[in-house]
Amino acid sequence: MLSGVPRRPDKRILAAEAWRGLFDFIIATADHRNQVLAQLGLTPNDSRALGSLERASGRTMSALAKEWRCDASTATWIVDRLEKRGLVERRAAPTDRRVTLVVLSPGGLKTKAQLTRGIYKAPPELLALETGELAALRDAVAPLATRPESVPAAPPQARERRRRAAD
Amino acid sequence: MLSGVPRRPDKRILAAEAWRGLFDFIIATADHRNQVLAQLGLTPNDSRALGSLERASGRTMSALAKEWRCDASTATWIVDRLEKRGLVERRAAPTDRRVTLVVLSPGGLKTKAQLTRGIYKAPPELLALETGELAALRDAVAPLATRPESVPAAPPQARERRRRAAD
DNA sequence: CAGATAGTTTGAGTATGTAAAGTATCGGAG
DNA sequence: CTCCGATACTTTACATACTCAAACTATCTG
Repeated sequence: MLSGVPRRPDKRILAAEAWRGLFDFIIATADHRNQVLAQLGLTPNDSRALGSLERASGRTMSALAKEWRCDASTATWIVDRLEKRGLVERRAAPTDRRVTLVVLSPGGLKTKAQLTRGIYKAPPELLALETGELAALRDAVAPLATRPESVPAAPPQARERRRRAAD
Repeated sequence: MLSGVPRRPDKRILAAEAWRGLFDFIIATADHRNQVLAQLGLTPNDSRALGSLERASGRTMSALAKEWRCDASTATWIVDRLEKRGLVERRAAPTDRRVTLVVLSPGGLKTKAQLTRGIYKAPPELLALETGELAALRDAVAPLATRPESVPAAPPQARERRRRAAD
């Protein structure tokens, strides 16, 4: 009596249902995230970049390009932009004079902190929940934990050269 | 002994913790969402637009511009693009010849269905959870439910004219 | 007819991306 | 030590996706 029915199908359905709810919430709160960026005058790209950088230890251009999965020249462009705004500094690497190390400037550190603070501030949709619901949500979300690094606020845009989707 | 400590602070902390987990998950799964778009050759904008349109009933340009919170000329541009790709059609409104009604083309309907299917498919991160965890997550997410409408996959980019964030 | 309305066109700017060529530097072979 | 190919980064040229503002066209309504 107790079984014979495999669990697999249930799991997929559960995942789909959970995802559906999460996805809708992601969409619903997108404005909140964008506002934080807009208030700081940052683009999604800037945000991602700040997340990869620190004040103390520098990262090489090539490391950044790899992390951002973009061309080296694009990384140059991104860092140029941040540098012009005074958020980052380029430094010569002591060991290899070809290498450029990028670090946050004092202002960049401050901006990154503001970004982190703003982004991790719960959106109003969440505050509308009951305390008990919030606790349940927090616990349910915990096992999803992944890389604790970085503060990127939006991923690189979905790009792909022209493709007919409409047949 | 039992109290004096108000509940409010707890709630805010709970919300922050829950949000932190959700936010990290949103970032972690961004690739999944972008891939769906890339496979269909759609931009985030396209996706949002398809979500607002149907095959049967048309929507006016102005209604779309309002929903997308963009300029009327921008709406024209967006619809132009979709029309060139054969995903939507413009129709004359019967009552007012100034008005244009936009509907999905048959191909657009198909693409929208593919988009919906792809986007509501749970990302691998979720499938890694235990069945019990998934059930808890689904239930915890349920009270967040908002507007059941639309399939937008990514919100308009955070834009704002130059602002110094670094002082 | 005189506005008001719905949409489009035009012009301009930002953000983002690739590709290819150029520059400086390094590390090893002779 | 010198020359040579690899490396790290930048520059230049170009393309796409968005976006707004202002001017323009067609149409409606009083």
